Amino acid sequence: MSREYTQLEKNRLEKIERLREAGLEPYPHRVERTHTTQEALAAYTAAEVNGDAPENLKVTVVGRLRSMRPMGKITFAHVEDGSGRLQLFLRSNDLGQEKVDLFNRYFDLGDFIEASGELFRTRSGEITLRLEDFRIISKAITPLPAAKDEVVDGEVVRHAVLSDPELRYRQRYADLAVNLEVRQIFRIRAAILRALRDFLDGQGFLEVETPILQPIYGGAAARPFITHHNQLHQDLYLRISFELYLKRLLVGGYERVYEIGRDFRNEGVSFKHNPEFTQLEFYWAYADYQQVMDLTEEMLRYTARQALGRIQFEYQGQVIDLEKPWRRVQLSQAILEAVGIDIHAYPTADQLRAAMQAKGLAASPTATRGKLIDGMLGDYVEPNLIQPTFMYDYPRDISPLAKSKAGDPSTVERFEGFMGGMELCNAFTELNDPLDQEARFLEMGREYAADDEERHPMDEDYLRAMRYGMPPNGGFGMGVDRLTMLFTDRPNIREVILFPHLRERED
RNA sequence: GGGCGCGUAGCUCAACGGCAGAGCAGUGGCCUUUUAAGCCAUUGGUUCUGGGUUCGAAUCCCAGCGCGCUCACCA
Repeated sequence: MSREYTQLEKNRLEKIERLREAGLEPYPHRVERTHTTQEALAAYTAAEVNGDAPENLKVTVVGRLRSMRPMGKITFAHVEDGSGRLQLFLRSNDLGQEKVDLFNRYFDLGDFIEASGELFRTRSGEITLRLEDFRIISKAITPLPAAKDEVVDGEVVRHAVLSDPELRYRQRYADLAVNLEVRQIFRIRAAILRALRDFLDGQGFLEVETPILQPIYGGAAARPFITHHNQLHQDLYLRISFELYLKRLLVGGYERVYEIGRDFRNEGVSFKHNPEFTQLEFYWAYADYQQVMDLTEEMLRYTARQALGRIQFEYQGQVIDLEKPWRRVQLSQAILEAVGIDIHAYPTADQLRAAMQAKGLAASPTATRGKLIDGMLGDYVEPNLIQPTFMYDYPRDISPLAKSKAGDPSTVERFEGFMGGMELCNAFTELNDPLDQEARFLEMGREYAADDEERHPMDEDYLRAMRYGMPPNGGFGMGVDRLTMLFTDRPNIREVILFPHLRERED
């Protein structure tokens, strides 16, 4: 034990001793359960409706004690399991005063209990289990950080709720144990993942898994985490995207592939960035970015319907509607409207920078033309994109894996999807010309300083794959964490990640 | 990495230069249909850590640690 027990914990350790002295094992191996709490409630209600004698319904439930109200010779309590809550009623007439006292003296909030008896309704109408027997099945030593719950109009209202974000994230188990709505977030997250898989499977996509440990990272402009394989004496990178491996699979003959998994980017954290995050990417042979936009709309409508049961939802006070077709705006048009600069009129970085400075906009002296444009998008356009919007046709120099637009070599067929003021997804008509791709890698190498870790490394094996012939295809990537933020109305990515990264701390 | 804010009992918070407190939880007592049960009594503190100023510091100053917000960064 690295930490002294608190007085509250010492009290409970003492109770463990007393229980054992009384021959009651606080951590038994096996338990009985005939009903979940919700099944018990449903069974009672059904018996009432059928006119059966509901009071003869015997059940055994298990779960965690969430409230206790001892009143002398009787005690009320609530037990909570994965399905919900059920009130327990202990009466000395039924159990003997000794057992009621045992409960009151040696059972605490947070303990797990197995309880058997008959269901009835109290005077106030709550379906309740009148105990005929009960026992401890797991004793909690540390008290849960919640004081009390109150039921107001059927809603559980918590008092002195655990709210310190640091505690909630570091001790997510405690957060989940006391904050019901946090448990709901991760049910929705699971439903989102299931719906995305259902949808893509239904469209004939094959789910695959590609390496997380990679000798060369690529597919995005981000700094990687570096790790090391001892026996091979080889440094390896944690992947920053799946893109280059998934497109190799199109060369191999699969026409539709997707992967859902973890990406790792060694960069700053923010309300929408976590060092590891969950990404969906798919690649679709013989499709272009317009078709990918159509499929994206369909996929998100399906996902919302499956995960939320509806396709309108509220995000930070704004109702977002997935029903209507998404707005589709050319990036150059959006920037023209937002800041009054026609990027087509400024074909070089220096010209564009001068135009931005003339408008009083911040413009990095070292940024490429594409980065300047992307900067204006992020600062002046993105925060206002609340309703689902596709922004399309991006600068070539920030899109080294996307195919150029016919007749416009400075622009590529790329779109990003936005919602709730956040970038949600990114897609393009994929570049499948190996000679053009090689030239792009070389361009990237020139534009970034040699020591810039964002520099795209040359991936010779990827070029070799491409030379065998890659079908024309449309590719797509989406941050699943951000989609979960939107669907659960959470303003911070940490709220939708069970164990978000926090700085290490000694307890 | 920069700026701003926060860190007090298990939880939620007050005290803002002058005796460290409240509610809930805990402990003891009363209470046979309660439900934030109620009533009486009561325990519990390295005020994040380390320095400094002061007769006196939770409070003011400096440094550190952690968290939050924000800026930078993140095609």
